[in-house]
Amino acid sequence: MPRCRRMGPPWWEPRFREAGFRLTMPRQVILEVLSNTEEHLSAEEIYLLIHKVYPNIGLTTVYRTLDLLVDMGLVFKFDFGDKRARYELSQGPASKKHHHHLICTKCGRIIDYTDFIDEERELLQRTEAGLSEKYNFKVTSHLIQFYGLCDECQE
Amino acid sequence: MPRCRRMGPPWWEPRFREAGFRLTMPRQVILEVLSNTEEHLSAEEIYLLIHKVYPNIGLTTVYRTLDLLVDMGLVFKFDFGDKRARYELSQGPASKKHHHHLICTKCGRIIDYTDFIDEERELLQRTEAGLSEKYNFKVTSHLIQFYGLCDECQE
DNA sequence: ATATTATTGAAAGTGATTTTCAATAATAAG
DNA sequence: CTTATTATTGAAAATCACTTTCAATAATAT
Repeated sequence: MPRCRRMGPPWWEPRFREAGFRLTMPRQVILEVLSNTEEHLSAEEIYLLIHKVYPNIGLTTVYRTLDLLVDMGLVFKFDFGDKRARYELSQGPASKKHHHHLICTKCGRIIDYTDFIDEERELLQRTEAGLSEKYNFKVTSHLIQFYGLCDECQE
Repeated sequence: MPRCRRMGPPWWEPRFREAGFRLTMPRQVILEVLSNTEEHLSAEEIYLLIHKVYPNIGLTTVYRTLDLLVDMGLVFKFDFGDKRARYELSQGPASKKHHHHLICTKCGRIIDYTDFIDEERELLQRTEAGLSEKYNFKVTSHLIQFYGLCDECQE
């Protein structure tokens, strides 16, 4: 059964209006790509995907747009240790919940997991509060990643 | 009062012997530098530090040595978001305990903290066990970092 | 001593990301 | 609606941390 796609304006539209940025075609296309993938795409991968349909959108624009989206908080930028940055929409269709990543150090596979997130969140909140008090450090975000061997890479 | 320095062979010596690598002067010098700093040095910073005393040790060797030390588990490699990798001895003088990092996104300052590590460790162990079971993923290491504004950067 | 293997450093190469800059598109002003 | 102003774009060139190459040197094994 095909997923129900809402027809209204996408959720990022007001964010652009508020911020005073122009929601141009390259920006929309890149947001749509991120919106429709389960993968952790790199700038070049995004470029190649859209290049088939929009051959006039340059790689430079992809990089610049991703930077902007990260600055706006619409996109998260990750480093999984393979030299290239990878990007994920920060919110989106219900399916995407807050998650962290398991990174296979052998094959590079990335597994999103949402399990244990609640306990994690609770600990993080306590930790952030404590750190804030002790170091007067205002935590705005955190990064948690596990490295190891995935199913298939264990011998 | 000057810190008491043990005179015996440094702790990494047996690790080299066991592994069958040669403990050459560049390697010793780099380990000593890492051993005597509280900072999170980059390869180039290490190179510049030792270059004053050992001008014949090249940057390439610094990179290669750091890679080796990371592989041997003697050194941790971090990415704090400023393009260059940064390195820390994985063990050392008692003062250095297992810690994580607070990263100021404005000035780049790195704060080591050891507080809350115990609760953290406990949660991590449970999480790792759970992930291992659910995804059959063998966790070998983890990364936790908090981003935000340090004391001085909060206006 | 001599052979074998590991380590080194200078120079050249790599590759993801940035910068430059002139052209174009979008909004604002008149 | 024009025209002025400003934002956005893309191609090409530049950057820069890091790697690779390769011949020379140093360390261990024979």
